[in-house]
Amino acid sequence: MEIKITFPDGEGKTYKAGITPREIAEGIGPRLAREALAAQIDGRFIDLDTPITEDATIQLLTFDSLKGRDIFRHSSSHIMAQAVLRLFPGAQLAIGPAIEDGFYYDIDFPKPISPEDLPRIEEEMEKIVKENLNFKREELSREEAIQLFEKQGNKYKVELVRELPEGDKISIYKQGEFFDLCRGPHIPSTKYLKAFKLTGLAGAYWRGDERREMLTRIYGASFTDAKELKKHLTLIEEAKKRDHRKLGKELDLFSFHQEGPGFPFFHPKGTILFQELIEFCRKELAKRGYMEIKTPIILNEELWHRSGHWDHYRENMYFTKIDERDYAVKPMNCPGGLLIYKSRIHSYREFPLKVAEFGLVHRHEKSGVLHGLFRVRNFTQDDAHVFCLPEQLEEEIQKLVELILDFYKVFGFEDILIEISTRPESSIGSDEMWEKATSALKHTLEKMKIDFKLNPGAGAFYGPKIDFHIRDCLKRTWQCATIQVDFSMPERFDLNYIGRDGLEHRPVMIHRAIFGSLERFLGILIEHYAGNFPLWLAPVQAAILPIGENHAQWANEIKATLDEAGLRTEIDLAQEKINRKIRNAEIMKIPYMLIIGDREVETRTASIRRHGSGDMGNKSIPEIISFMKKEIEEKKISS
RNA sequence: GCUGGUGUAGCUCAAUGGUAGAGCAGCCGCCUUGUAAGCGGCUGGUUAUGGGUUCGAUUCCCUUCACCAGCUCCA
Repeated sequence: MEIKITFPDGEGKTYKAGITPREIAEGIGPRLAREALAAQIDGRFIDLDTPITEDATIQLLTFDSLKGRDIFRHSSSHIMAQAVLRLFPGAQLAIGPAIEDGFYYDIDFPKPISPEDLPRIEEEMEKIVKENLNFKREELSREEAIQLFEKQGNKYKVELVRELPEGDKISIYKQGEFFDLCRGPHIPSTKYLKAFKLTGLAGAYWRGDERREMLTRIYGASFTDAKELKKHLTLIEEAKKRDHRKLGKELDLFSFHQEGPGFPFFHPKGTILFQELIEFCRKELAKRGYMEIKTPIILNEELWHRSGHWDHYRENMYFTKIDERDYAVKPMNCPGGLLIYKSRIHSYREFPLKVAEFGLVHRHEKSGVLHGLFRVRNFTQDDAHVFCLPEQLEEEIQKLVELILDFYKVFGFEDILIEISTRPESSIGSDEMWEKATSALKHTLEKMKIDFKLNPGAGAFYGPKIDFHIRDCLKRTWQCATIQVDFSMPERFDLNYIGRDGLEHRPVMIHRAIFGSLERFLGILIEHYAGNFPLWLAPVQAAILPIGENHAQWANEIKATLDEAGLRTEIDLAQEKINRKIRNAEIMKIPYMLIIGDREVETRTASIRRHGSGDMGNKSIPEIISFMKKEIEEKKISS
């Protein structure tokens, strides 16, 4: 019998039924035959040696495709698991998926292993690769599978099999003496694994549940080509150099101390960055009709009962006593802002009423989650609350989305992940309110043709939200901006406005932050720019470097003039060679260096050097001020 | 919070069951300097913390704290 196989380009060809993807690849060319890892048949993924029995469209998957990589890395994790079982016979395998750039396997070891064991596992993997073992698929019934894994003494696999749908065929993959529960497909043989490295060891809960067993997770990276692996590892090394915790120390921006874990200390230079961000934000908000308020950090506990925080957020709050009464340190700014709203009567004519606050909030985070400026216990939100009429809601959401994207463009962020988070278990308000709020968010993004991911159950306790996530240097993503629609707080606080009809009505409230947390955003910026801040943000914008003592006077004059012009400068009067001074300024990533020697004193100029690019020749002081100011004005992003 | 790891001078890192050393930084001198490290000297540490083992602990063991990786949780 013959079957028709259609290729991705639309071309078709007839083959004998039972032909395998491998044979098809061989027919096309030696290179494809060599590189093909698995195949996609009518949307289903199969092994290279699975016979095809009916008409189908085929796509041969190589490492160049996303799915091909996934399969390759998933197979890598099987090979690692095999190595682990050879070396640690009592180990129980849990799950081992592919991830970006690599794979991991969660394993329950009889005795804990240490990073020193990784090279041994790698060696064993090398052996398995050399053994050139074929991945073989076998199908069995649920009962057989359960028996098999019970016999092996693997409670995790037994649990997984039990949860697979009744009646489904269960597949396992074997290579050599090793077998594992797996949907597949896999690469044909272990020899395909040309380049890999085990990159890390960490704990991970079984099924991601902190109440369950803690397993050992081994991370690895794998590629078809040693050069690619090397490139990947180098990239990670490079990325680590821009870690904001490292740069924060090197550039003298901020520090952390045992005396206050998770509470950042901003040094003078870090404070400049912080203030510049606020300044930028204030100017932009002023253009858009925002007002700014300031509310207290500590407020009576009763307020937090009223807001719902006591019931839904207490775990994250700090409490204190004043004059025998109970108070709480604010974890959010909204309740305080609502007291201001309620301090007078409001008219619909004021709407949308936009009230911003750079509010310092404190949240009790579990000790293990603290992470530089990305995850702290006190941070400053660029918060705002927009009070509006229900019919204004979507328009206001849209304006906020635009505002956020505009802001991010200024900093050069392109790769932003957007999520909508829906009602969590612990929450307040009626289903109807949640439904209305969530659909307003969804509808707005859809209208704007913005892609988003759904994150069910991850909303704030008072309302659903759109979150904007930005990646750090190691590709971990961090939530920054947020837009949250809230029908509940206005009700709880009995907020009113007088409508056109002269009667009291309930406003809708949007909570939003653009940076999210100034601390986190600053951390992201440090990594994004690798410490080479655009001129407008740079803590020191120009270093003035006199060559010798004779040049100090002109250098000081220049400094005074630049300072007067509002530029941030430093002067290096040390008894040092000019090369040393330049090196120091380069290391501190100061955008401009003004070198002052005999020539400059004589011509009343400075020799300009741009950080990272070099000598720009001589310029007069007014010229320097004017081009620097222009660069600041434009918020130019340094290349 | 959990699992594992780490903690030595301001920073980066050595060393040892017999009470610690380098480079950089800092300070003091010399050099008088032209686009990424001039030279010499000096200072600096109850080896995170508390306890235990030992004749002796910075080293071995335990506690606490902090940090790192990941998990869980979240801006």
